[in-house]
Amino acid sequence: MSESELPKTYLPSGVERRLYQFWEERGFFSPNMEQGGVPYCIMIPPPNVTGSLHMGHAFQDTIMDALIRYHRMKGDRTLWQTGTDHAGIATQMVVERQLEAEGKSRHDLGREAFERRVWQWKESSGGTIVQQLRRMGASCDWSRERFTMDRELSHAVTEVFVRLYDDGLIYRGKRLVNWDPVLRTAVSDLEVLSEKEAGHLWHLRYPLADGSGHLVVATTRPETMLGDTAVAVHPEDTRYAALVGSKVILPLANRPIPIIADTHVDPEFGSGCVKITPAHDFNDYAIGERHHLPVINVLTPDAAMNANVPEVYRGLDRYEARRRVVEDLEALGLLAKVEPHELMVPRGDRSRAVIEPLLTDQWFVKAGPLAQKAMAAVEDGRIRLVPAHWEKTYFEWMRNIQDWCISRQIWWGHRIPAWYGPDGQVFVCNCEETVYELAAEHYGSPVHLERDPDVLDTWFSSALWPFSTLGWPEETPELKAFYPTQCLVTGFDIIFFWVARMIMMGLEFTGEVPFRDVYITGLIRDAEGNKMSKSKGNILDPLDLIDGIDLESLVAKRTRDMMQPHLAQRIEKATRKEFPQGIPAFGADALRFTMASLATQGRDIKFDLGRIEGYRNFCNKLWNASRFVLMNTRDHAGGGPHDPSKESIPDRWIRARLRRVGGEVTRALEEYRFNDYAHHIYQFLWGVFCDWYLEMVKPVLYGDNVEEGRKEATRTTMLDVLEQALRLLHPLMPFITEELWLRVAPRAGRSGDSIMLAPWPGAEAGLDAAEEAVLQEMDWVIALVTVVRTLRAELDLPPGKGLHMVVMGSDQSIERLQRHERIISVLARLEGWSRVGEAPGEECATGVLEDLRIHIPLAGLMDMAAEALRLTKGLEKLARELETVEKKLANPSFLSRAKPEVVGKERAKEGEYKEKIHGLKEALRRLEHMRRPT
RNA sequence: GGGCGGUUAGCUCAGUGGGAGAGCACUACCUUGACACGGUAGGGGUCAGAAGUUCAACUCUUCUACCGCCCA
Repeated sequence: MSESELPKTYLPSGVERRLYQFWEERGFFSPNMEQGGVPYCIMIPPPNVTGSLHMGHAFQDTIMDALIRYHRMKGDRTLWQTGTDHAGIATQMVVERQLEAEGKSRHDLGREAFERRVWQWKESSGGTIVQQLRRMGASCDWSRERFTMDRELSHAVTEVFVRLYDDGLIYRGKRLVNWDPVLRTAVSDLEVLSEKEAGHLWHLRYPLADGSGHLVVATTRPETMLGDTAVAVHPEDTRYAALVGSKVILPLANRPIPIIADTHVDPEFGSGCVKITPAHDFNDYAIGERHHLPVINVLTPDAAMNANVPEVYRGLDRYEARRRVVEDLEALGLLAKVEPHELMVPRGDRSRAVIEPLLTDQWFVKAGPLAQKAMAAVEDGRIRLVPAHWEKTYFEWMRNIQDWCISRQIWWGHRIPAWYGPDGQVFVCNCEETVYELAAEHYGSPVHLERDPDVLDTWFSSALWPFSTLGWPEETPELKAFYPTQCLVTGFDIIFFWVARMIMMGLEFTGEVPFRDVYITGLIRDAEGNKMSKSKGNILDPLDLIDGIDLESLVAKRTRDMMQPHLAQRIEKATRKEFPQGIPAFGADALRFTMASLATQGRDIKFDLGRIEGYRNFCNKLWNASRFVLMNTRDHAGGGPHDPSKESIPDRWIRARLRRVGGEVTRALEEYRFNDYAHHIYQFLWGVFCDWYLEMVKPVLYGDNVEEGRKEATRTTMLDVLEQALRLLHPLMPFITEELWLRVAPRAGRSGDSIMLAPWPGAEAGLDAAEEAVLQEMDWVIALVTVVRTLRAELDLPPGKGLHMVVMGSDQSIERLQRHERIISVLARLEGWSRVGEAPGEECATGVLEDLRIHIPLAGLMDMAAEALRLTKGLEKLARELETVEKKLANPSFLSRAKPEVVGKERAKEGEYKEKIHGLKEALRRLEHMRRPT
């Protein structure tokens, strides 16, 4: 390959798939188990097998891959464990929808056939997200890909269930649980999202049993009154004190129910009387338990009225029943009033159905004892959350943890390993054959057992992911090598769902924490700060950012399959307005770099398209810088003898800057400061390497009377620095760096199949004194060039016109100037320069750099007024700064109490300002002098 | 009601007890032999408000205002 093949513009589409395939085929993603190295392992948060890549994944995957690639280059034995989870409810819904389209239900198929059907679906369509992950450049070890329903992982799930059951940490019981009446399954409290919705507050009259009047109760759910078993008031509420202990007649049901007193009642809310429905409200359930109230369930599993209500209401859906109940109460004169009321409505996070508290038999994990240990692990620092403030959230939740309902009434998932004997006796066992033996032993003869039909919450298996994927309960070499893992990268939204539970399970079953560090990311939002969602139509697909998408396709995509079609029009309009040209292809590297640069400590992230565009431009800049280097090293043998003594100061300078940025970047990565990482390498490549070094190189390479040895040293330096900088950038921009490195590395004398296996060049040690001196020297050169450029620009001098510079200053400064004469002349576009003993009498523009007075004679060219204004403005600013510094130095307590180095710094500043002010004043005086005589 | 976080340039956001930063946007000039997805120079901020600690506060403490998230 030669640089002539490099197009003028970087085109990611021509590079990414090819390189990824190359890496994957060559097996670069797998850890070398033979080789040593410190183990480094990250467990991917297994995405839903039904899912597709969203911005949150793209964000987290970028960070994980950056860490993984960094550690792999560092020589660690690195594993990024990947896979997907079986997403019980979501997957079952997908397949059921397919069946529905065929006019069938899962019950028509039967359980076994349905499960087979799900597996078929998984084989054919379940791979979307893992393919998309590859497009991101994720270097996970696909040869170890796992699925939570795999045989080995299922074995771990059963094993854990049985052990927890044997230890009394899993129990079965009839409890009020969150019930999804559409999916007809229990869900855990985490899977219920309560949102404010507009509703009503109905005030109902309940007649007193003695006929002396009535109580008014306020409710947002009148239909549940049929299951009321008490009316409650606050014990200190004087209005009702006399009535406590007597009864009301529950209307419509015509049952007498007691009036009780409970401190839980808010006397301020409504009338201060509340109806108590223990079977259909979590608070009421608790009150009912305290007062030993009967529990009357009035709902069927699909939220219609059941046989416990008067005949007229039976079979009615809950909302129809609500209408009828209200109507009937009104007819009886028992509806006091109805008012609009905003209430929190609990909805299932999958089905969006309104959740009902429902009394059912379920399996639970006793969370308390597990939580204790899990809290301790964070308290004593065995696990570190980054940013640390999330620890508070973690502790808060752990302290108030509820038992975890793990049984689900669906078919797709890990079947609960429990069997029931003829008398209902439970047998829990990890082996079906053994359980029959156990039962036979228990009953004295073989019996028929009925297996529990329920499956486990998907999060139950996810909680085991860090060790089940490594082969647990077998003591595999992988488990030994990689557990505990080093880092977990995940969003704060699943700290409770997943992180906390992994910690609990990990500690319980391995005795060790599952990971050391947890890097917690914010949530990606759209440019306005809104959550991205299908119904808002503001979703950005990471793949569209990589590949680009035209407007029509984007509109079509965003308005397809709308749950609420009326939103489609608004979405279309907004999309056309925001992306009139569609979205251009930015490439995976630009997307990744954007993600890293947005990865700051904490809170939400607004995704700004301008940002990714800027980093696409950065790719192009890097591409062209590399083209330049390659074009100018065509005949460079590579790896030949390099003579450092021939290196110029700029050569030594750029090497020192490279070493410094290597240290900065390494530190940033070690501290999970990805935005700093991105910023430092960007600044180095663009702001230092391209803007200054490559410009300084030109006079050397193109100069006719430059010794060949010097040219060669510069070429070598250029290649070396670029080659190493590519490596520093590689964890964030794997594709472009590989594409360039494969061309650059051989010329830099570095062999290797891939940049991803090349060593990490992060500096171990700080810079030495010689390097610091070079840095200082070049800072001065850059400052001098900038002074001249500024003069040129501010005085509106033709940019192409070569200038003559007249300087006045110490021998030291003049020597410096001489040393860098060629570079300064080229970069500042000077025709020549001369030293004078005193300020020239002619018209001059003047700048000051330390002791150096820089004059640009401008006979007849200069706008004197403009120059005077420029000088005055500069003076004013300096005077203000000098004033603050002098104030400080005049303060005795500052001198005595501030650290000596701070005082020293202030003194230096004072001198510097004074010098500059002196120079500018002088220039201004001469200018005035010149203007006057004319 | 309880908990957590935020308020810095037009926008999006870094930042630190000691001279206010970046990207984008903006202004002027520039097709200089890597790059117009470019170059050079520049404008722009009482760091939400108040009080306190300190020689020194954008940074630490307290309070206030506004915004957001989680839990009940």
